[in-house]
Amino acid sequence: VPAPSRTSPDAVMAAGADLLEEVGLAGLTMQAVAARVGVRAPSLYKHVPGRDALVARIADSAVRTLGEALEAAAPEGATPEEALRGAAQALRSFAHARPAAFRLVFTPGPDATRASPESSTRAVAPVLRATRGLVGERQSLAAARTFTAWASGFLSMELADAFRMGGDVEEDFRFGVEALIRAFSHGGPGRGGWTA
Amino acid sequence: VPAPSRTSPDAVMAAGADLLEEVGLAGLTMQAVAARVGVRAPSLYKHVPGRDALVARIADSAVRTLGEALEAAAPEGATPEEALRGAAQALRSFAHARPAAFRLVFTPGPDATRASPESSTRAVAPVLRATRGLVGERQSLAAARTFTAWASGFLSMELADAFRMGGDVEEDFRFGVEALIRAFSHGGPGRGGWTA
DNA sequence: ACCTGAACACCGTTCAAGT
DNA sequence: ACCTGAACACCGTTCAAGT
Repeated sequence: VPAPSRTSPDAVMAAGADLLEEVGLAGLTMQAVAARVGVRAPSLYKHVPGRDALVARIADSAVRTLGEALEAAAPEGATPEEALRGAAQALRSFAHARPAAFRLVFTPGPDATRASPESSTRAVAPVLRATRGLVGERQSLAAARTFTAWASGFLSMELADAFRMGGDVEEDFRFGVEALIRAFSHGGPGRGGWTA
Repeated sequence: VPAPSRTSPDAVMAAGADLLEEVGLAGLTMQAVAARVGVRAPSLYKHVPGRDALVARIADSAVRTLGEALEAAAPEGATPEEALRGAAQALRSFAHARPAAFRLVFTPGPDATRASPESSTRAVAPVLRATRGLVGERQSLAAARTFTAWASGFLSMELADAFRMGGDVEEDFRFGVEALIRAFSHGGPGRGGWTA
């Protein structure tokens, strides 16, 4: 006599994503997820391979959502400067809206809990397009890495409440974007910035 | 009949710091630390308040060590440009030498496991001094945050093996330092860069 | 004064037994 | 075909009992 499913892989993932923000990664236990979808912990293994895989799926879904936000905020038609400002703002909005998911994406744990490289690569495409417009093909990857590193570092520190010396954090974030745009626009000759 | 100590708070911390690099934060269990210092786990509580406090002490010690390295690499007498290059290199060396400690410092977990704000503030003083020399007092904090965010983001990503699109990671790190130095030197008028 | 085994409240995961 | 309780191997932490 087959027993009908009382839940599903998608419902388990959705419950996990909600719990992640509500109680943090450490509180995302199989028992808590199970309680939320209305079964006992062992039943989850019929829908998901295990906790690490569940975390990885949540991370992957978050990266894809973030990628869509970046694409919308830094669209093909925008100037490179506007694209970088938009991308920075989209990253900050995501970090504030879903801080735990942001941490999962940008300060990942063990490999088994990470978003897929494909999803991650795809998500940063709009940034790469913008830096290509500013510094040229040859330096576009280096510039994209500089931008992504700055944004992820800044927002990780902001979420961790690591800015404890006063000042205006939002203004300092904008200072950072403008500094990078300036640097990419004034790329030194000899490095290929103007002449490549 | 008093029993003589078979270990000490310092020995416990040293064993914990070694274990952290060898087996990672998740492997840093009270039982593993106890085995290394030659007692059973419950005895550790005579020397350390608990696991979180032990992790916090390791993090604090790492921040202080890093602060000394920054002071040596970006000394008072150096030009701001050389100080920022030196600070960046010191951060990268530390990240490579003690990756787990670096992660502990720059992507901390719960508050109870963190380095003290005093130690953290003190560690970044050389960076603040360098940015002050480049952008002036008023923007020195914003510039220091931009630099620190970039470095911590870049190195966290490098340690997490998040740069999977090829390219030369070391060269891209140097690209980042030079870009920031350029941006800080060419601060736009009206923002106080040249005229403040 | 420190060390110990036993115990408690948790984890993730496996598995035989139910329906 | 899915759900369940029981069990296993782990955690951190507490505590009475040893020396």
